[in-house]
Amino acid sequence: MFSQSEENYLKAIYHLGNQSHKGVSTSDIANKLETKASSVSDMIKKLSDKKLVEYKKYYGVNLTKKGKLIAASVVRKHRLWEVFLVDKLNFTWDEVHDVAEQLEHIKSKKLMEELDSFLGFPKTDPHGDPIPDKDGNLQTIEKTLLSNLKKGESGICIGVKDSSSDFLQYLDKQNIKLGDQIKVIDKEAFDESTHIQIANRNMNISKKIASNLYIQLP
Amino acid sequence: MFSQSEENYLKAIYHLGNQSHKGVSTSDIANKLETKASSVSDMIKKLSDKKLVEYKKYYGVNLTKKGKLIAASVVRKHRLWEVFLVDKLNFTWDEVHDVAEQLEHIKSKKLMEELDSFLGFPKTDPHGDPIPDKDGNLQTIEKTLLSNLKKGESGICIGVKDSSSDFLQYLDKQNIKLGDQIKVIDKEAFDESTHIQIANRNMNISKKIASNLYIQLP
DNA sequence: ATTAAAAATTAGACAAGCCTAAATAATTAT
DNA sequence: ATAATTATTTAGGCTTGTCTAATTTTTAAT
Repeated sequence: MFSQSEENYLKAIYHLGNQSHKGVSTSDIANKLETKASSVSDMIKKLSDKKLVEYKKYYGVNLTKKGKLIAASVVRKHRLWEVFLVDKLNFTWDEVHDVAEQLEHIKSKKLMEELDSFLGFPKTDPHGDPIPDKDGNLQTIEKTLLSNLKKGESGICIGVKDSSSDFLQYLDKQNIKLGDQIKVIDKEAFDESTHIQIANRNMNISKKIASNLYIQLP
Repeated sequence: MFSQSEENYLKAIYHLGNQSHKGVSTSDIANKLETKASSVSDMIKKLSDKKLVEYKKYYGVNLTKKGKLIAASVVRKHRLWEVFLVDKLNFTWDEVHDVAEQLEHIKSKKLMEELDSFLGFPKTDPHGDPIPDKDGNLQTIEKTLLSNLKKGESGICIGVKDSSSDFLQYLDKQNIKLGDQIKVIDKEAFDESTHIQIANRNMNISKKIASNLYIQLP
């Protein structure tokens, strides 16, 4: 069994590791977990002793197979709980994160199996992020950022990159939802804003917004 | 905010305090939490500093109003989660305890309000124990142990005193359920066993079983 | 009433997880 | 290629929550 702290480190490395293919750096982990580099060094040594990460001093870490499985299981729990909170308990998608951060550490195999079934075996969480299966495998959906679409291209909004409360609340205010059909009408060179048609409405969104919305191409 | 450890101590004192009306002894707490008396002494000092318990050296502890409210809130969470596990996730009543011990420490006001509503505002947990309300008040149901009933008396089985897995599984095997109507047909002086009629079946149960079943008199 | 036994507390130590400050290695700039 | 900067690790310390062993207080027994 692993401590909450160990699980949080594994999860951070898991998330950071998916970006690049090198080892994850101490400072990136420290930054993500809002802790100090020295604490990260300590913990990495511990995880390395437990064969959860491969570690070469000064060269960053990578998860071992075992470490990756544990990390994926924590992510799976996090995302399943998010679905539960939104689908069953009337949470909005900007309210779920902190509670899911706690719930993801609950240890019970049966609990997660039953919850998965109770929720109808969802494949994505409320932000469109995929839910790893029991073996830690992630279904990879082809997607791109809205900011990468060219004039005239269209697709379906399937996820958010940034899931900060502010961004999610902005989307709610603009009534932009996952599943909406989006078409790029025009792109403004001057301020890099984008004119889009979304669910039959027209609107103009900033570069920053477009850089945080994932689109599935047809 | 309080640590899991602090919450566990408060809960233990809460449960033990309901038995007697004196202060709860250090050794009872140590026994309940499977820890050492010295650890209890340490923690009690800490809880006393935080005004969660009243403490006079060598004379045991009592919860303050504030401590009692926190303890009741933990018990409330524990029991609501038990209902969730049984009603929604197909757990049996002997499987819920360990998971609820973890879930009871999740901190989110909204979560518990929504869960309560989702479950239909239950008043008791799967073992028949009352669920404290948000203000920490317990509804007191008049009940007595089956072992206290005299020949000819009857009532409804509404709870268990001991909720160990072994006992609960015994009840399942004998098909004794909460809500069943029970009548004492006869009591055997020799081995203190009891002949009962339960849900129209007749059976003989030992003193030990009768001492762990709560009955609501008509 | 004194003594023996039991219960509670204190003292001191330890592991986990964090921190600051200092030292060392790697990277970047000149 | 060397110096300056940045990143990482190490050293040492702190807090929480635990423990064992020693001491003190209370309770029970004679």
